[in-house]
Amino acid sequence: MRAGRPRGFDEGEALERAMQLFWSRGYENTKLADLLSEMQISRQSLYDTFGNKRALFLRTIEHYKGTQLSQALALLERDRPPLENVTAVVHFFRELASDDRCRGCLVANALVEMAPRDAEIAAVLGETLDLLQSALEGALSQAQAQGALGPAKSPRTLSLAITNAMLGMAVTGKLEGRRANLGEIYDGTLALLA
Amino acid sequence: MRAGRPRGFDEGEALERAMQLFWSRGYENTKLADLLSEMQISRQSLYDTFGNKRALFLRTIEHYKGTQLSQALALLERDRPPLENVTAVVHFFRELASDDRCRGCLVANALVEMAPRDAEIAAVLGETLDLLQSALEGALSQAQAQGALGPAKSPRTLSLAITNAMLGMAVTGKLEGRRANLGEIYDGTLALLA
DNA sequence: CCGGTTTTGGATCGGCCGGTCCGGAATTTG
DNA sequence: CAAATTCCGGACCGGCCGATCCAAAACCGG
Repeated sequence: MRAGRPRGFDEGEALERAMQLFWSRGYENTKLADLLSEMQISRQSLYDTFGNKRALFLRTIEHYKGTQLSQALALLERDRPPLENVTAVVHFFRELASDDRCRGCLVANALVEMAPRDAEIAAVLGETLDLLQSALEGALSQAQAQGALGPAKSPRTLSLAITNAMLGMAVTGKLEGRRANLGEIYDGTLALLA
Repeated sequence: MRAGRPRGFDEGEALERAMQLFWSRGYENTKLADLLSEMQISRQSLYDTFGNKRALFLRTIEHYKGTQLSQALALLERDRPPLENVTAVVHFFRELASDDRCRGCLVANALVEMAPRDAEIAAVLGETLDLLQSALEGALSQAQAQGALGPAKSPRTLSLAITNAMLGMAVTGKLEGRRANLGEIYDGTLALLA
């Protein structure tokens, strides 16, 4: 027998709003009261639906993978020269890092804040990063097979260096004053592909 | 008339201990009680000597500049080929990022945690980063003048990309599993100088 | 040895935060 | 309409945290 008042909010939308908040303020600095007002749900609903703050954050990371990361990976699937797709991904993260609100990248933020003291979250973040890096590596291998990338280059090493640089951009973008340099950093990093 | 009981601790040593703690745990996650037991001073002494937690953290950043950053800058002053000195700096930060305790780089950590919501600290961190980057740029210009760096390269762009990559390494090192890749990331990034 | 000064450790405070509990309102099913 | 189920808002709690206050001990200069 199913009954009861139906949910007054959309779970996905609430998650999206939670993500925006965690993304711009970090985990500890996002208070429960902030979440409630931003998600526009009651305290009880939050606990009923998501468990607790940490569990909500884990869901948030998954949501981030399903939105932001998916967008990046989709760029690699386009029917274009693979090298062009790779630069598009780097460009995508450069745009994230250029955000006026200094949000950077949720994964990078969480890595710094939580990885050293929360093994489970660290593992999830690691998987997320692996997804991105191995996708890049695949595209680079493809480029090499097509002759667009020098045979002496290592797709794996390159993908690692580029992923690393994207994390760096997320940090660099935290500084208002340095954000203007992201264009040069972007160019400088992509010189690796030449 | 000077009088009074002399200080029972060394200020510099206390700062060093505070730095180690902030470095490995971040700002918010380092509780006052932790600081007191690690610094081995009384609560009152801390407030008398440093003002408050935030002021202590600012002093900690200065201490970091005076120790870690100084070490890095000293590498650039050695009487060796400038390009070799640059790689030594990158190697230095690679070692920091390889730390088992996931400490990474204090500046990178603080940038992520505090820059978006503390303009003063952000400014100090920005200056610190500028110091490093401009020193690298100087060494690269020198290398170029000596013909060790291709004339088509831009020392400024390169120094920005390398500084960015070093911040990235500090983040990458947060993941136990990815730390093993730091060697490849190191090689991959230095390929920019070839 | 003594007056003045500083350090020290403990007690305490006000505030905030994550999480729980409860009673009433809303809505579906039968 | 009645029963069952779920949602909602608010009150509340235990715990922690940064900061302040206070009295007693330690120390220096004269």
